[in-house]
Amino acid sequence: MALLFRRPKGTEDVLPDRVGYWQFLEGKVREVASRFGYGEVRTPTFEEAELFARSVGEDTDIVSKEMYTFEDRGGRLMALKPEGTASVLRAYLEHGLHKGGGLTKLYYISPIFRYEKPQAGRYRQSHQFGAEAIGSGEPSLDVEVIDLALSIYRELGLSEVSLLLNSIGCPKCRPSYRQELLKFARAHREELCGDCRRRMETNPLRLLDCKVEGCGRIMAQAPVISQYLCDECREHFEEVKGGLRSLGIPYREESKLVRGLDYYTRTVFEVVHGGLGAQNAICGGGRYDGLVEELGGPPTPALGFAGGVERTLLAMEAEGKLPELDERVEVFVAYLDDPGREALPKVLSELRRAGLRADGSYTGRSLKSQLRQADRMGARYTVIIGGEELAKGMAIVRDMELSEQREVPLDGTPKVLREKLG
RNA sequence: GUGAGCGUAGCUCAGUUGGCAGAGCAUCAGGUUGUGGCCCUGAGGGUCAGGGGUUCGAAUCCCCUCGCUCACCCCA
Repeated sequence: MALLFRRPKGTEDVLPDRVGYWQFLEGKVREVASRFGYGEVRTPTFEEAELFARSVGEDTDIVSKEMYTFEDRGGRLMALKPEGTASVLRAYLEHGLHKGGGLTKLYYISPIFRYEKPQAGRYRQSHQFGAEAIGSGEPSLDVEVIDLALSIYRELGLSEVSLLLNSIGCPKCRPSYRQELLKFARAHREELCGDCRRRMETNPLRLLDCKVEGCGRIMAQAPVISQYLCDECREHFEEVKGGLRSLGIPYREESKLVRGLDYYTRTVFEVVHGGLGAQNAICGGGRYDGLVEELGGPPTPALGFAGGVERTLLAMEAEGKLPELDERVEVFVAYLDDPGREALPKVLSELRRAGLRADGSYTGRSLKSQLRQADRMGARYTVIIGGEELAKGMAIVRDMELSEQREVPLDGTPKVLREKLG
């Protein structure tokens, strides 16, 4: 109990009894993303801190107070990546992927780091899977990206998911909405909570999703962004919604949905899950038509999303959709005496070379305890070797389920067991 | 950063008005020659999160620290 070391706050050890759930999820992400034509990218765990300041936004919480930054030995200011998109776009530009013309579709699975106070579904190191589609402003691409995200959840067996959708306009129309919103908020300043008064200065759009009851009541009367979209943004939004409808994807238009990263334009969306507690978003994404240019590339429309691995696993657990994991060994090897003990490594190795999942006793205990161990490991068969049988070139093969056993030529056991296990 | 709840065996948890540190599960060993599960018997395993205080005596009462959990903020 008085441990010398414990894991850093907000991090998790995934032990073998659960790691299969992660592998299952990662496998589904890869399978579905590849079916949609997205290729995997793996970017560094840390980048220049400036990359995130430029993309995510200097004044966002993520950059201003949640980044793990450090100076390397060369005096460069680096940061553990707090989200995935910036790195992907940096790699996209660095390798000239934009020069091929056309659309680039990438996905990733990556750890991310944010200095937060942990709570249910929130960690300091968490993991995200995400996709970015770079190079087209077509509304149909928005639909594809949303379809991809939802397809992953569907393939994981989740059903209690809802898609929230909004458009937050573009640099042309958003400022005028912002003005109207601020005007409204100033008029009700005295009725708003302290956080909201602060938001009026920092990020007025966030006024919309304050959870304080009084604020919610007031902001329900606030101007709605859809009334202020420019013609192009309005048309884009309509086409996205039409595309979703034609795919039979239900969505809830959420005029109060804004997102915490500065780079979003037009379409923003979130996937929420009913079984999660306070942190109920399992996925967030949107269009970021100005970001590639902001990072030094040519003007390039794009969009993407990121889903939380931990939250998705929590959602699967809440719905009872975690897969059954089979970690049982197929064959256990036990020994009776010293000659048996000496022969064990070779017998075990041959079983493994024959492709069987095999394990053996290394503990130097009684046969009884070895069989107990075999039982606990779920072994379907146990090979028992002893001097008497070895002298005849034989081994005992015991069927643990039927409690039956017989002698089999030792060098034929891998073949026999392979056939039995079919 | 703010607030609340909780820290007793590997795990889940009891522990009375302050009076010898407990159970179940798990682990290990036995229950007659070289055979698992069910059952029976036994064993190991504790700085009661850590430190200080009150007291004849503290897991229990008080203070501080640390950790965990949940919520706010924010977000995946």
